[in-house]
Amino acid sequence: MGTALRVLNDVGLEGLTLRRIANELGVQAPALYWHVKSKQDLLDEMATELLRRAALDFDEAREGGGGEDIGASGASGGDRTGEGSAPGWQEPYAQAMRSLRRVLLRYRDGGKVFGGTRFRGTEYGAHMDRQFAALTEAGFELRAAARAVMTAYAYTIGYVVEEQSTRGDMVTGEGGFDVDVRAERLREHPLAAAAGYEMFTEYDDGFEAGLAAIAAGVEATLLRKNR
Amino acid sequence: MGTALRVLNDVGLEGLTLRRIANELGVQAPALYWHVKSKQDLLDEMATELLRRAALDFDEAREGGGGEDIGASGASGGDRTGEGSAPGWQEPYAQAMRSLRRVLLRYRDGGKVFGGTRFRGTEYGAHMDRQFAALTEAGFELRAAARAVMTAYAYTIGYVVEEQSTRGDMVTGEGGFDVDVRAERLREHPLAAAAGYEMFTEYDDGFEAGLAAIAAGVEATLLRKNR
DNA sequence: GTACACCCTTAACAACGTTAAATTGAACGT
DNA sequence: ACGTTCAATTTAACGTTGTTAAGGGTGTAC
Repeated sequence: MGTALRVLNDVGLEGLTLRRIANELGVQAPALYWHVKSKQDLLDEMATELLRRAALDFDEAREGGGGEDIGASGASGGDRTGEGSAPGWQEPYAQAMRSLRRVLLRYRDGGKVFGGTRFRGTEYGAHMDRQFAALTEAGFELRAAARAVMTAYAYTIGYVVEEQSTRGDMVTGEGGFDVDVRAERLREHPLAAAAGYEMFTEYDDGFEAGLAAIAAGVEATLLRKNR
Repeated sequence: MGTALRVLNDVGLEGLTLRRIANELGVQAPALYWHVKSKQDLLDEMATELLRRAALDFDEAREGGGGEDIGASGASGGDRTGEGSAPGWQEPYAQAMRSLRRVLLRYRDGGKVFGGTRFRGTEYGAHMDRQFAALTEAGFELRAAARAVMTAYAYTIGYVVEEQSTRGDMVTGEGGFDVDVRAERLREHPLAAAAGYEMFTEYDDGFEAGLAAIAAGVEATLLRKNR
């Protein structure tokens, strides 16, 4: 399974073939069918593995203390606590999404592989349970908590898919997107052209800005509503 | 191009083959290569067409007056204007995302086809320009407007991808997802199991809830910040 | 009437996911 | 030492896919 993810990073989703994975394992292609029911099954398993690693990354980030965030992501986006201190649920809520994005960015087409794939097993339920527990303890009704998670989750997946498609995949740096030629092409639509520079650069800051907006909006519309 | 979308609805993304499209057009497969550079090119063109239709849907929804929203989406989620009236930018902002989702849901795997695909031509720039103009006139800095759009856009795409994967595609109703068996499988994680009923039913309301949260959060963190 | 752009055909290729059947290799009881 | 059983893999093959190469018609322009 780790091998499949390694191959994904080598050749991308387009080039992810059973024969290549088998080759990497020193084995013939049909041998994979003993371990896996089909290629879709393999992809589901890979997505599950990505979720597992995201949960792991989350746990590490949490226990590692708040300050020393000099790792891969690094963005952090500055402290956005305007007045008073942000409610305690927001930090783990946002951190879970950061972990998910960070892990997905580690793999070529990670967003596409992960998005819309169904998970295998039940292991991931424990991680979800902890997340919902934190939210309900903070005052969310279960329905509101579910929608809060779903919203940030959909945002994160959509953002990474878009990011990997326009930025080119980080691991190889190829497939990139020249924001200047885009601006030139859209010369007749100046706002759209100029906005490209805000959307297709500084992806870390962009992600943090959206995440902060969602956390604030969830607080206002989903949490406060039921008080 | 419309033919390709028709075929997509017939057989889904998995079954979308050049030979099938050619067949539908009464033509041999290699003939398509006169009109299109590759299959990826075809997919880009399809995504562009979807965006065009979303812009069209948006224009129709806007000029059609506010009240008579008894169409496909219908949800509307109730009036969420807590105190005073919601700022004028929010309605078109949210409506654009509703239009996008509505169009994507009309096609099997519409979310996957659309997500992470690069658009052809420059026509879509006009629609984007109008959107950014509305936001900057409402007081957004361009950077804030770009991030506001990107956030809702990523959310919408991610939501539809997830929705079509769990709900099964609306056009055929197949490929569905039994939320009861999911709950049974996750018996040991009761919150995660129960949350499934909130996340994997009433997709329209769920989408509206997330959208409302994002609009409120954008107002609070991206608009108000720069005043 | 010949040149040229346009649109399509037939033939073929390597590569893909997948299936069926035969084969290896270790573990185990007798 | 032998036969059985089971897990894991091999070889061979099938149908289908995206794509390329080469060429055949049909129209309009000079």
